[in-house]
Amino acid sequence: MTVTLADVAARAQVSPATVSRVLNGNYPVAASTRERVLKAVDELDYVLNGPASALAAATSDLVGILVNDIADPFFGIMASAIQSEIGGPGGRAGGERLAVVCNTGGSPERELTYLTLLQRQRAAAVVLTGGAIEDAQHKAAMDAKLRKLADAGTRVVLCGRPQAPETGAIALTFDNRGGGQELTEHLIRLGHRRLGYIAGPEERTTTRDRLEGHRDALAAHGIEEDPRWTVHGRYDRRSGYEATLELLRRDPSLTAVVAANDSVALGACAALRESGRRIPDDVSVAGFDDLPFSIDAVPALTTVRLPLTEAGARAGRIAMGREEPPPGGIASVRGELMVRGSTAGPRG
Amino acid sequence: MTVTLADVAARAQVSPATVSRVLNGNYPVAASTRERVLKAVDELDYVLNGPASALAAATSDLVGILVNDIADPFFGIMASAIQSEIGGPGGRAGGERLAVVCNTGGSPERELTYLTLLQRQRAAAVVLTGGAIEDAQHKAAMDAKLRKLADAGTRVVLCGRPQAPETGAIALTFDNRGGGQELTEHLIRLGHRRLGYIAGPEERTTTRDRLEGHRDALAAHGIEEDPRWTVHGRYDRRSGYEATLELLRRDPSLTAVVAANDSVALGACAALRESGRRIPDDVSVAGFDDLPFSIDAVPALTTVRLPLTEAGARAGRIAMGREEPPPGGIASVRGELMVRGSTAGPRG
DNA sequence: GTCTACATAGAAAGCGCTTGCTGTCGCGTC
DNA sequence: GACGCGACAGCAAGCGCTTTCTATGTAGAC
Repeated sequence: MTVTLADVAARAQVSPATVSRVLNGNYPVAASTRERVLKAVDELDYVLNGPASALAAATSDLVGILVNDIADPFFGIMASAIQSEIGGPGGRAGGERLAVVCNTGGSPERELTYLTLLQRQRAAAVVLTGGAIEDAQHKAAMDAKLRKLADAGTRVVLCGRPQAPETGAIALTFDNRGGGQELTEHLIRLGHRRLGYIAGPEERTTTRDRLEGHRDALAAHGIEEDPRWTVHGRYDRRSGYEATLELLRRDPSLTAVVAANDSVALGACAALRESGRRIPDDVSVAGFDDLPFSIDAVPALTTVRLPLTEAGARAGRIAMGREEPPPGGIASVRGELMVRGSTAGPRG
Repeated sequence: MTVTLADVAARAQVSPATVSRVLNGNYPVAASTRERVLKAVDELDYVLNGPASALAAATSDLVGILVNDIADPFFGIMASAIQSEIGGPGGRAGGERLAVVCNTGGSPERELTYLTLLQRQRAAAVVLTGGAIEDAQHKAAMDAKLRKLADAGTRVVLCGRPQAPETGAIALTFDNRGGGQELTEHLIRLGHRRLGYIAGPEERTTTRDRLEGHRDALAAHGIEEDPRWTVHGRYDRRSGYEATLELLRRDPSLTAVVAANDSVALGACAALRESGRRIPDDVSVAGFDDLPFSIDAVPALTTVRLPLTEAGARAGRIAMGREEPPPGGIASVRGELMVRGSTAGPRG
């Protein structure tokens, strides 16, 4: 029914071993033989059996990419960059590797389960993107899993996630704290003193780091923070919209709203506009990430640009062993403040 | 070194066969035995060898999802919906399947290569999203490949792609033509007579269908189309920006611009604003897809809403055999016109 | 008390491929 | 002219699992 290596061998009048060698190209095979084999492969329309070959060779060409939400361009952009480097068809690298993009939805259990699934497939490498969950128990479980993967020969790279020491993973972390600080600093310098902050979900490193950066800036300028000025939500537009209404209810005199990311900022803009406030005349708004749509907001969003494509590409190369890991196994990637139209001095 | 089934069997004092049966749960095993095995699995921290199991069982739990551009939410949303239904961890379906998201970048070769890779992995199912390339030769190659996949037992589902008869694939197509017509119809009814159209890349079914819908509407209203009014570009913001400048150069008197999709429309808005035109007072703008950010454009974008999540979910279920395929193996999914602030009658 | 039937466990034969080792040539070397 | 060696090709032993078929024990059935 399905054609196997042996069929090809028979047709080409060689042994299966030879066919395998031709296909893998890591053993001297006479040109004439090779051609005969290739011809047979073509005629029979032979397709290698991946599982069988993975079993025999004890290696696989699957690479796992874990993302929180594939529908979010933040992750989509990174996934795309990673994939372009791991050597799938058309990728820069040779070989033909399959990227397995796993959508965890931010759920700890799924994260773990996907890792097990990848371990089961004997993945060649795994790249984990985005912030981590801060629950101690989950973190321990994750670290143990990562350690095991690394021990089994799977290269593990973290992209935009804090280092997990002792796990053997390489980490490319984003300087969320520094970026957050710079952003709020910018607002303070413009003259803002009452700043609302829409944070992401609690218990996530990204959320905490950005929030801490924000508070660093406030503290550095001797601004005492009102607890009412911080609201937690999800990393999406809807959440930004609702959180802003809440913020406005709590303190209608806010002159600036800093959002956990650009999507949240967009929601904030919508809420502010609906409440009759002009941006940035009445209230300034700032985002984070600088996703492609941010520049199209009206006014264009002031935000912190994270080099997602570059970081993803680098993570991909490291995962493939095509780039030296950073010294100490960790590198911090900085963001860049992009000042645009959505921020201005208060009472314009 | 690595723990195998046999190790678990030895530890649990049973045969490998029994361990396998416990793990697969499709054969009667006494409760006490099962527990003993499970305990051994746990103690040894055993992880099944995916390739070995796929080889022996001649099945795999991989599901391929082909997308043009994973960084584009259009595809991200569909991929996410598909994945939530194919039964990965946390998905609605049982079992633990791994979704392999393949980024073709719109390249015919990559599309084909990925399909081969998936075939090699003996994927359980494959879902192809987005429009197809219209090149006859490529289409023939694709159809042959799909046919082969289907014959090998891989379920093939097309989501947002025209049917490929004779390939055994189930198709959920978007009614791009109808949506395009409705959209332009709306503009015409508002009084527009000089409409620019920014089409997607040529040779793609999505591009052609939407454009044809546009022309259907023009024809239905006896509006003769000026060839200068159509520009082709990519499906991204940048392209929309440039195409709009070109359109304006060709005919500064246009009163409406219809874009191939929302991203393109956003670029168009930016270009129009920069040229000093107000939206919709001077020029109306319309998009397609209704991606999440469209409602946040200022003014909010008039567009055609495509039920990406619903369609993706349905495609996922069909791919998993959990939903009856539509009669004839094909169903057309309609879009819904969303009239918002970016369109109004010409000359305010 | 023997017989049939069912529930459960094991033996063993692969699944299709890779690869270490073992030939077998043909040619250059002394 | 015998020998050594390099270049190829083949043999065969797995890789770790699934599954058919068979064996065993036990419980009803008569």
